[in-house]
Amino acid sequence: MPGIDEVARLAGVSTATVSRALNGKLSVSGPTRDRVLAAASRLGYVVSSNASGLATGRTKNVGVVIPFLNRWFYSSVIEGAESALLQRGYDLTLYNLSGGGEERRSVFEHFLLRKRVDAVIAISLELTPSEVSRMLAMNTPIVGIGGPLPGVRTLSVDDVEVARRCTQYLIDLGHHSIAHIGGSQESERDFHLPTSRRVGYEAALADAGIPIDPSLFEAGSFTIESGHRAAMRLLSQPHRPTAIFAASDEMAIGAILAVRELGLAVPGDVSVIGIDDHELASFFGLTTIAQFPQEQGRRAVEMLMEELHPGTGDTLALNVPLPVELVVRQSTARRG
Amino acid sequence: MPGIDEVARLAGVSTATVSRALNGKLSVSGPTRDRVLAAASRLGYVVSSNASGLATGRTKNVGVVIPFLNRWFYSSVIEGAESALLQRGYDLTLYNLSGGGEERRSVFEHFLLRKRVDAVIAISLELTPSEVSRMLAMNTPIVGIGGPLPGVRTLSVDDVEVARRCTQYLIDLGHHSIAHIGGSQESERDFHLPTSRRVGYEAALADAGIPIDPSLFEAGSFTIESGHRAAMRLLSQPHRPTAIFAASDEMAIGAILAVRELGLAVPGDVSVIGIDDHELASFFGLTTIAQFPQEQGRRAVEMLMEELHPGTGDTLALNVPLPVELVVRQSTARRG
DNA sequence: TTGAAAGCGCTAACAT
DNA sequence: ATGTTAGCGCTTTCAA
Repeated sequence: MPGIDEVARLAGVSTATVSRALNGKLSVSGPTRDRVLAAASRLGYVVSSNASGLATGRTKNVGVVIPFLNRWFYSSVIEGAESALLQRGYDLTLYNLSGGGEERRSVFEHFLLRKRVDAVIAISLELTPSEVSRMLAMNTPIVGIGGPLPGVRTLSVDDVEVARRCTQYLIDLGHHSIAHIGGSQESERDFHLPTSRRVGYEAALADAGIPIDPSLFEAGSFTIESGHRAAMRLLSQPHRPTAIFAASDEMAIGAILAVRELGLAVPGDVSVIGIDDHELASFFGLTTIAQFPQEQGRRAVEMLMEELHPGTGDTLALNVPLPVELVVRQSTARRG
Repeated sequence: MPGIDEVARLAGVSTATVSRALNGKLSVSGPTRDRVLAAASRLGYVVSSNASGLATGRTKNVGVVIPFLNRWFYSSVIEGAESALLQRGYDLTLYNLSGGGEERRSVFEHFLLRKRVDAVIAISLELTPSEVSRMLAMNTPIVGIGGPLPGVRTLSVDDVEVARRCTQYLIDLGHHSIAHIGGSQESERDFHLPTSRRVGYEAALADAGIPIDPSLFEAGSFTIESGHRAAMRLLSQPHRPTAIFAASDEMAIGAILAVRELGLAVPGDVSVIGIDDHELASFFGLTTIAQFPQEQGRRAVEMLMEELHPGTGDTLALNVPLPVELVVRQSTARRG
């Protein structure tokens, strides 16, 4: 592992010039820069991030904090963020909080404070004021996905609106008896997202003058299995609904499987709609509202970069709305 | 952000003593240590990883390199590794190679060389000799999952044996006409794993004196969808197999769905077995051979730690076999 | 057991 | 445009 001084020697310049040339500073003449670059690549020189970080206060590393790793949505966001970061020469350091409270504390009170990261992306995490202020005190920019979060720039879909559109779509197809599979209390840690979706669902019904029937709601935990169980309960009621709106595609897929298992047809007997555009959605012909998680990761990185490398006249938007898109497939149909 | 000197001042000792106390060195008296610890925690002091890393050459950070993120197996391994690392005060920096060749080059020629990581875990990656020697030249220990890899300590299941056991299990149930859904050429990047599994399958058949019928093999790409497609082809042959062995649970689940779609029953008409014990396996009642990916991640971390912090008389095993376990559920039955 | 001081490998003023 | 030099915040000899 050659150091900067070996490069300097080989190129016949000072280490300062090497540093300047390698960091693309302007004040280096063409020929000098070329000699330095050639020397560096000949020696296979790579800057030590510790030394460089210590000198500049910048690590070229971004921390990503997530509540779960093992779910399509989260790993997709990370995938998007990772490739955007790599492209810009940044590393991604992962902090998975699924372990529980103790883990979360140590991440925020130790790991994120040791100056290993220049910035933090927090996904679907309701940061506490103290967590936020700790980061801001260190001058570590944060971007949240799935906000809003007081004092933090966020990127988020309007969950109430998305749920309303799903429900409205079913209403427009002539359905009146529309069930909803939402989240339970404990899944609330993701930003009251289940609640928002339920609110949107109820708002659409209310707007259409359809009474809200509590027996048409079931809680799940955002898995195929829980969606299946919830749908089984909904469909074995005396008056079974003609449509189901699930708060996630995985639950919607569970519902589709339940419908089939009962010898009924989708969408002939029951229409099903979800949210996400999960990788399995097209396989199951699921109508859904897509929310492009990879893109969300990419955009979070862009927001961070604006803040880390201020350009001319960027305005740092505070809470950026995320695009969604209704994807109609074969799981929904006009009420028979 | 207080520095070490503030802690030293508050505790009334030198920075050297603070460093020693905080790093658990023996040569610090009880009372002194207590005063230092108290001062540090009162100030909320956290060591700067850059400064510490520069001084020691150790970063307390491990790089994890994976070919995909968005698959149950990989994110499970990472989850296991992450929590094991966090527990030991290590960060995990993620390098996802799914982007393609260019990305891979930059990871090995730039990112991993800038001394940001103390060690590397490579998952299902056939490292080239040059990639390996680069790491070893920097004195960066590597552990591979899914080996063997020349010159690298690895952790791996015996894929041939696993496939043989799956097939044998079906044979023991009286099946003769056993189809196999394996991998295609391009999925070969994961260590010829598809090939190994096919070899095990054929070996079991040969041992039982069952002729190998090429029309009973179909290639998939380790997704539910591809398993479904492959099974559809297998089951629409004039002589349909009575059992299917899929090289992954996701493909096995696709197969189960295909069987049902054709109006047949699992396991009544067709038995299905997979490999993995995917989170959906129990929901689909899938018989499978479990391979505990989280555990694999945890053990890779343990191997690295042995190497990073050599204890007394550890012998560093070179290629460690990984345990697997047959999990019998409802997708397999004696031939009717 | 503790302190003083010399680095670790870079970058950024400040000179020239 | 380039070189000199003083840190960045720790750890670790070496001395006491």
